[in-house]
Amino acid sequence: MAVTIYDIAKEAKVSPSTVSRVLTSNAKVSPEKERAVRALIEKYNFQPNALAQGLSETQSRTIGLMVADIRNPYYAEVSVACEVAANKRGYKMFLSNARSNPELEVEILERFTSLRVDAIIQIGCRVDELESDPEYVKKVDNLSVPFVSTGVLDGSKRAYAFGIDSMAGIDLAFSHLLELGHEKIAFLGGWLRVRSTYQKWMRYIYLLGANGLPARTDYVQEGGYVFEAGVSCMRRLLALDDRPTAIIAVNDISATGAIAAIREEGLSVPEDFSIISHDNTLLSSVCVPLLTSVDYGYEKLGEGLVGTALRLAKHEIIPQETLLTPTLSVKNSCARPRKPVS
Amino acid sequence: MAVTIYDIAKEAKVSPSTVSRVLTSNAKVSPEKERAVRALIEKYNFQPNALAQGLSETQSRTIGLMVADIRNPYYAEVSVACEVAANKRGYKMFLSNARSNPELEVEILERFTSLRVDAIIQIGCRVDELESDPEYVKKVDNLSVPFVSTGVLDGSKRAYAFGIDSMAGIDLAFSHLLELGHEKIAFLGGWLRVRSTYQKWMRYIYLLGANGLPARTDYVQEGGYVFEAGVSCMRRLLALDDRPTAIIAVNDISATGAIAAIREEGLSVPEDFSIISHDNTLLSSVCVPLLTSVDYGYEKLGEGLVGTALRLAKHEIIPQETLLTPTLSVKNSCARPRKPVS
DNA sequence: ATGAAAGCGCTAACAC
DNA sequence: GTGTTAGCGCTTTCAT
Repeated sequence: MAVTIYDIAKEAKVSPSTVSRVLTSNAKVSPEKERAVRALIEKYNFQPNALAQGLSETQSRTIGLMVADIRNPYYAEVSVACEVAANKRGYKMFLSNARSNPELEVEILERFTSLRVDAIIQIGCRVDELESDPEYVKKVDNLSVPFVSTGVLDGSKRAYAFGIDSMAGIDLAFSHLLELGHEKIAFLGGWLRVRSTYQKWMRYIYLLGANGLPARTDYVQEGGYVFEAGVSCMRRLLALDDRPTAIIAVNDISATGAIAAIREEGLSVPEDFSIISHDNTLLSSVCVPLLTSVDYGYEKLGEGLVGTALRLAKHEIIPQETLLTPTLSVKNSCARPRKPVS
Repeated sequence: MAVTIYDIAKEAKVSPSTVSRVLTSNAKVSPEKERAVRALIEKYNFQPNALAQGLSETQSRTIGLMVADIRNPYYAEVSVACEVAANKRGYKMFLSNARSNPELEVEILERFTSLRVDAIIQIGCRVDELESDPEYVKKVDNLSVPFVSTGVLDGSKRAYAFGIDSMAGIDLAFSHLLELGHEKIAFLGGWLRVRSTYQKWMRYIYLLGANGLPARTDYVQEGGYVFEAGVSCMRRLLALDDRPTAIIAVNDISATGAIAAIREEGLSVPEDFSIISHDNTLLSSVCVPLLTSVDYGYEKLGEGLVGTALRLAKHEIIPQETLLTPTLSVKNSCARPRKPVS
């Protein structure tokens, strides 16, 4: 069917090993033979069978990347950052979408294993949960290749984390709002069973106390990460007698939902409410107003995830958890609170 | 290193073939042996080496999917739809991102070839161009596996297209605007060198004539598919003495840019301008106002692309081009034009 | 520098 | 039913 090194070898009147040598450049080949072989490779547009290569080589120079849902711009950004980082180091990437389906998640892990990838990176899904699923931890610990994720897998000895310092992000958001003069700050969206959200929320509660502000339970509105979550959480905040003047949203999508709910009421951002979101994806630059958002530095995140994975593949000894400090991308969704009309 | 069927066979006191048989269930195996083998597979969490499987089998039950840029929600939607369609048929997907880089595009084609995928699907990049790159057509025609894309590759005998009827989308948008009473309709964003955009534009020009409306060159503003393109195209329309009252945007992203530009002027959508976009992605449901957008039916598109690819892989004879008719997702970005103040 | 040969892990004829 | 054997296409000793 397809052309093989044997076909090339026969036509070039050399041995298959010689063809293999020019392919891998692992050994010297005389210039004239090399030229002959290269000419035929060109002529037939020959592509060595990656399966056969992978079968005989010890490493595949391949990384498996699993994300929760590529349709979420956050995951799309991270995957591209990882792919760029991997390619830069001569590695290829297998990208898979768990579509937020726990069964698929396990299947993908198995598929990566059977593809003999050199490392696995997972972003989202079960690695994000506050309480790690012991079943999943066992699966991960049974892996024979390095495993890196943005979240910590509790109780795992084999999983490494390279993630974002969620608390530092809240620090940035909170002090930005304080500087503008806000004192009634709400926390919107997400689920507390997600570790990064839980950490954001804890830090938010802590900062309220540290700044002498009351911690009001009705200023914390859980509800998820989608647009509708933002809408309904915001509606609940709008229904309060004593409304907040500023909102920290768990991500860009829920923030856009919050803005929509605010507009429904005939109110506006940032005049009536200041909003800071997290992720700083496409959405935050496409929204009206442009969203002030906590930025993770996707390039660094990709570099870190891939770097960690490959260092592990080389059996280097590295810390089991590393955190990146986010920055604040200030845009147009925050302002000083309105003076109370007296 | 890793467990193989030989290890399993030895421990189960059967031959490797028997293990292979329970793996593939291609032949009968006695119940007790099967049980023994399955127990060991379980015990060692054995994953057959996909590389070795692919090497000895004739087909890999694998499809290579290349998209221009997964960060664009349109491509994200299409890839997920394709992945779902492929999985449903028992196929796995390799997803690759060309990152709008022509060199990468060729590399990905080669990589898919060397992974011995059963078919290749490409969405975006060079398959979208109005004038197909002959170099690329040659590459595609040299492929030994079926090739399907959303766009037509001119002069190719091996490339199949399963796409969207761009003209029908314009028909929907145009008549919706006409019914609302608009007569000054502009066309915003994109590049005419992209086939689908060119077709939209042609149809737009045709419909103007067919409805007795003048074709004004300053009502057509090319500029690309990103947010900034929408902003600058819209600014140019706003600078006209005789402004349009409705805008057909080439995609959701440029439409959000247009809205931002309109807001800059203190004007609003849909009160001052009606906007219809294309793609009906996440953005159109996250925007204020919600965007009326031409919807492609991503599920059907994915089914069609994958179905075409697999039918070709089975050497079925099918039409070289198939078009899907889009629908209009009516939301809140269109209204009747303001009565001219007399 | 180059060829012969073994082996990577699996599947599929082929015997029995 | 089950084992034996021959590939699948490549890399890599090991000779020469």
